[in-house]
Formats: sequence, structure tokens, C-alpha cells
Amino acid sequence: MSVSSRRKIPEAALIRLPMYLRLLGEVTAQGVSHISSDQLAELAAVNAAKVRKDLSYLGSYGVRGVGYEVAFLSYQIQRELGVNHEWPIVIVGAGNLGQALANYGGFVERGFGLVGVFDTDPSKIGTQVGGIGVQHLDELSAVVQTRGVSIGVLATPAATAQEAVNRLVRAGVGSILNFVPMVLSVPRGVHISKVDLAGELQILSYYEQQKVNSLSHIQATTTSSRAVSA
Amino acid sequence: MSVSSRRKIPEAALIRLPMYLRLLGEVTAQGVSHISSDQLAELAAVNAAKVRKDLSYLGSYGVRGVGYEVAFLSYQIQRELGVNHEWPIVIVGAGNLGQALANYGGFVERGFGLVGVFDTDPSKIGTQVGGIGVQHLDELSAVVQTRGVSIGVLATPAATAQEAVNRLVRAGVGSILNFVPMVLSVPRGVHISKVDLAGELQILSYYEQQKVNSLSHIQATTTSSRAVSA
DNA sequence: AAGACTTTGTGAAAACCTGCACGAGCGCCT
DNA sequence: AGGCGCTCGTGCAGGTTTTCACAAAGTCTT
Repeated sequence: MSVSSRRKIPEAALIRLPMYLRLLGEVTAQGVSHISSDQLAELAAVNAAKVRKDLSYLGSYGVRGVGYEVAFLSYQIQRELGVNHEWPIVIVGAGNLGQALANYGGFVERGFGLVGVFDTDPSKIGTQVGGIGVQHLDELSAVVQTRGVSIGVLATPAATAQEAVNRLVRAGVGSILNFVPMVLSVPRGVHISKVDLAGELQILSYYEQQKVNSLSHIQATTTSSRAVSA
Repeated sequence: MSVSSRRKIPEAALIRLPMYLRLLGEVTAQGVSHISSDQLAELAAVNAAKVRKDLSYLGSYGVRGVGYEVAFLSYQIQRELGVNHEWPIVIVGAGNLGQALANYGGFVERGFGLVGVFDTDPSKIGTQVGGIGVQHLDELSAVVQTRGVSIGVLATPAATAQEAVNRLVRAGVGSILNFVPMVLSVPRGVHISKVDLAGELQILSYYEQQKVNSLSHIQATTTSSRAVSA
């Protein structure tokens, strides 16, 4: 069995690995060669035991009394995440959001090279977005196969999202990052993860509403006691 | 105590409420007046018991043998999330991502009206983004206070993100949606939620890497058995 | 009106995640 | 070499989330 698939990393821990990796990159830039779980926990704003447990899923790469060697740990996280080599990605949907994602430098910066942007709108095809020309969705399959793409980003209108997913899957894409606020169905084995921008705001709205409610509760209490004393 | 703050909704359930709300909107558009937890679970691609438990945190709004009245349930979720009225929002950072978010129709569509876009780059100030002019960050506090903004979106470069957060908090913003891949510190009581776009891709990369690893494992096994049979 | 059928709401079990506490291992100092 | 101090790795307890399973409560049919 290959080293990096030794164990399955729990979802909850997996989600934090990109953050650790980024922080390790930052401290490397500052010339730090070793870091303790306490220090990394401080940077990540999480519990130190959690950091150690998360990292322990990768293997025993720390040294007792010393901490973790930043470069080595970075490499191991990269290796586990599969980001020690570049992944070509495609974006389907060259609307407002799709264009912004195509131009977003953060993807390339972290090893995701954009090799195709697709749409079905004739007025968009041929325009330059994120350094490459928008192609018709019919070209998707060819690009995915010749470039060996296995990760796709979905940013179409809701109405065409499921069809776009079907095409991505048929072309051979195995993982999809979905920005369309819709529940999409994919065959077994295909991974789909969702980013619901408005949904995130609605969750924040809940917390703000809670604050308003507790304030009005205090006000109501104050008012009624005033009524009593009147 | 006010009705909607009767109980605290668990985080895990809260995250799913925006999805239920959206699905209920969709079935309403199709003329559906009642829906069972089974049907809603099917649409949301989750377990039916989970749907019922999630909804039970809002109150007992279902009718046994019938299901939930779509319009009523929608209203209750909206009320709980605090999205039965409009929330003004501001975006800090008018770069690539900030501009795209400003132009993103999904926010307005779900009740989040953009009332300000801020940056510190003189070349950006005054330009029209998302239907409004970009203002200098120094104007943030005035806008937040006059418009009663309590939710802010952060899309600055990493280097200036913490300073931007400090200003948002000082201006009175209570919840922040952070697109900057950085750990930010906020005072107690301020809610910050993170969207790490590249991080999401790195998680997908992990799953793709796992597939590659298991394939090479099979290949290794095949190779060695071939070696044995040779 | 009674029985059959449907669907909710929830107790309890199972699975998963977090945080504490501490044994074990390592480097450094004397 | 031995002792001291630091930090990892992890067993365990407590907490949260998910899922199952079923009584309770409603509709519908006859």
C-alpha cells in the first residue's frame, strides 16, 4: 500500500490541513525552521491537541521536545493533499462569478492551473478570461481528456448546472467545486463540494438576528418593569 | 423571551437551513403547497430524520400524516435566520474578487443589499462596482453607521486584511464573511466565517490523489503478481 | 366511527469530533 | 552519564451530530 493512503483522514481534520499548510508557508518565509504544536495552534487559532491529532493522521513527523520541522511537515501535508504537483482545472460558466474565479490568482498560486473556461453563450465564446479564451461547452470533453483534468469548478446559472455537471462527469472529471446554489446529483465516486455564498451570509444573518432579539428582550424587560414602577 | 430565540439552533443544523429555504422556494414556484420530510430530504439529498430534527429546532410546524405547509415553513425559517427583512452589507476590497462579489446577483436576490464598496487604492476609488461607487476605506465607518450595516464581506489582499477587519469591527459590524485566506482575530461577540477558495480545491485534490493512489496500488499489485507468475 | 395509512417529533444508540491529561521520547546542561 | 525540561502522540471522557425506530397524531376510506 502506498505511504500516503496508509489511513483515511477524517473529514474534520482534512478541512484544516490547507490552513496548516498555508501557515507553514508563512513561517517558512519568516525563516522559521521548526514549530511546535502550541505555536501552530496559536497561529491557526485552534487547540494544540487538535493540531497534534490532525497531524498524527499523516504519520509521526514530530520530534518530542523539539516540534515539527517546517519544511518536512509542509512536504508531508502537500503530499497527503496531493498538492505536491500541479492540478489542471477547468471552469464551467463564464458569467460574473466564473470570470472572477478565472482571474483569481489564489488558485494558480496554490498549484491549480486553469486550462479551460467553458460556456454556451455565443457572445462569451472567444473572449479572454483569466488569460485563456472561453470555449464552447462542447469542447469540454476534448480539453479534459487531452489535459488530464480531474477537477472542475462549476459557476453556471442554476438552470443549466445539472447538465453542466453531467458533461463534466462524462468527460472524466472526478471532483467538482460547485458555486451554484443547487443540489446536484453525481454518480458514486464523484466528489462534489459546495460553496453557497448567499447561504453563508444567511448564517451570519442568523447570528445578527440573535443579537437583535436578545437586545429587544432586554428592552422589553426594561419597558415592562418601567410599566410596573409607573 | 422572543419566539425566535426560544432555543439555540445547533451549528450543524443551522448550516442546512439556507438550503431548505431555497428548496422550499423552488417547490413553491412549482405550485406545491405541502411537503413531507421525506420529499424535502430527497431534494436536499440528506436523511429524512435529519430534516425533521433540523426543523424541530424551529418549533413543531409539521402536521402528522400531512407534512409541512411550504409557505408557513418558509416563513419560519426566514424568521429564524433573520432574512425576513433586508440586511445592508458592505464589501471591503475592490480587487478582482471584491468586484465579482459586488456584481454577484445572488446576494441581492436573497435579501442582502450592497450599500458600500471600499478600498484604499486611489485608482479604484470612484469607479463603479456592483452599481455603486467605490469609496475610500476611511468612509467605511460613516456608511456603516448611517446605513445600519452589521454584516461585512472581506476581500482585501492578505497584507491589509487584519487592518480592514479592525476597521469593520470599530465601525460596528458584528459579522464578517472572510474570503481572505488568513486567520483573523476579532473581539468576542463578533462572528467571522471563512471561505477559502483554494483550500476547497486542495480538499478535492486530496480525494483525487486518493483515487490515483489506490489505482497505483492496484497496478503495483498487478505488477507484482505478474512478476510472480513470470 | 373505526380501522388503515401516512407522517411527525423525539428518545436512544451509534458515530464522530474535541479537549484534557499524561506517558514516552528527545535534546540540553552539568 | 544522568537528570531536567520540553513537546509529541494518544487513551479517554465529554460533547456534538447523525441515524434508527417507534409512539403519537393526524387524514382518508369505508
